[in-house]
Amino acid sequence: MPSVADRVADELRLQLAEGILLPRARLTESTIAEDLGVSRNTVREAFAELASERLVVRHPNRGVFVASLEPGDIHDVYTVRRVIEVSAIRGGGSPEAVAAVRAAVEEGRLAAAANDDEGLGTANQHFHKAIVALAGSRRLNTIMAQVLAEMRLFFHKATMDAHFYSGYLKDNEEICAALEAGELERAAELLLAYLDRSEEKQAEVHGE
Amino acid sequence: MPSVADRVADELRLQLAEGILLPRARLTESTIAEDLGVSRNTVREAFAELASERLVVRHPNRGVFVASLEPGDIHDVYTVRRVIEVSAIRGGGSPEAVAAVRAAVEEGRLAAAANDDEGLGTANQHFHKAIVALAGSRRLNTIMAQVLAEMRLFFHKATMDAHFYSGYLKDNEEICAALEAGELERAAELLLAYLDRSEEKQAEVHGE
DNA sequence: AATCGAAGGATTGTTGAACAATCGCTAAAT
DNA sequence: ATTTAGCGATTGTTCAACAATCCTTCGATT
Repeated sequence: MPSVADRVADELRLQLAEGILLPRARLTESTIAEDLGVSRNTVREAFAELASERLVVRHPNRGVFVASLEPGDIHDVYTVRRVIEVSAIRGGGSPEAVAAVRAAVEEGRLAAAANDDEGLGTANQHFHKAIVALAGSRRLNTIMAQVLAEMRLFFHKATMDAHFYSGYLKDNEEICAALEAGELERAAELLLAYLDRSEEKQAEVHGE
Repeated sequence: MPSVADRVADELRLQLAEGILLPRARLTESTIAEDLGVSRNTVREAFAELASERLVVRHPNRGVFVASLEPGDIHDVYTVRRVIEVSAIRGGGSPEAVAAVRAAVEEGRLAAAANDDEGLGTANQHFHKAIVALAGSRRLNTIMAQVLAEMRLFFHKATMDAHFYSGYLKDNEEICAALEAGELERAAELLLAYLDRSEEKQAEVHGE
């Protein structure tokens, strides 16, 4: 049912998330068209989709490249996250939405017990996705989804360090507890502190 | 220097903003290609661009239509605005950014003096764009730009009523003054109240 | 008469090939 | 060593064709 262009975009998104395609890598239309057995024109449409999600950058007449976040971009991304996530948590949200946050915390706990670093990362993303979902806005959800997708792009370096996520589980648990207890202001403060620390870590890893 | 697809997208964006293309109108690839003297394929790429901005909706195998906001969308858009604008103003911002807000207020005052309803509307958009710019985030700016573009789509109905904007000038002036005085919390409250009232008005106009 | 279903027409989705425009690189010339 | 000229590869765009899908109309059935 999904169009071919969509499936091509999905495949590329997957390869981006898996780290098969690394930042700054060049994507040549003809080779991808051949590899996936589709027309060059279709690849083009897929590129347009990915470009609109900032996963890929178009350099006119030069080609498209896997996006790479520079120091300024890291701060920018975290600014967006602070604005959206903190506002969302301040709003409280429906019981089901809060339950989704709790579920993400549990998912993380399970992944940690299984020593599944990969799962730990996605659980964390689910957690922050659930935080934004508190606001109950379709548009905010898609914005957040895009930001998270953008972040996955340069998380691979960081993921190498298994200790990168160390401690964030406790943070999430604490934030979730405050949220459930209705201590929204406290939850917001904790979340903000977490984001600041996370940005700092990212800046270190990507620092030069 | 801009690509043909970009120029087609620009032209369509213009026609959307001008109200030449009304919500729910159908955009047929072949006619647009003919009208603008470009290939159908190029029109397709332009469509992809507009669809990513939510100005246009793709119904698979049925065509693309000018987006039309439904009651739920109106609330959703204002939720995004509340989250982003209020957060931005709470952050304060650089003196130049504050000056830009003031400039937008003046722009509105001039338009009002000239009885220029059209100008009044764009001045208001500049005002809110400047508010978001306080946060100094490229991503937040583009998000806000898209939201405003989305709103222009269904503002045409409202613009008929010249009194629709009545009073908002004073609001902006007051918000700006509070911002300049460093009374950020008060500015945020005023802005929030304005957005709530604005949403209510929109819901009335589009209500059924 | 109302409902259902089968052509028919129109539009989108996708392909393939072609060509111009543009860029990066290499090699020649000063 | 610097500049220039040209070459090769890739993108940007067009065109033409065909398959897939949808909407409508028309007719058949009950």
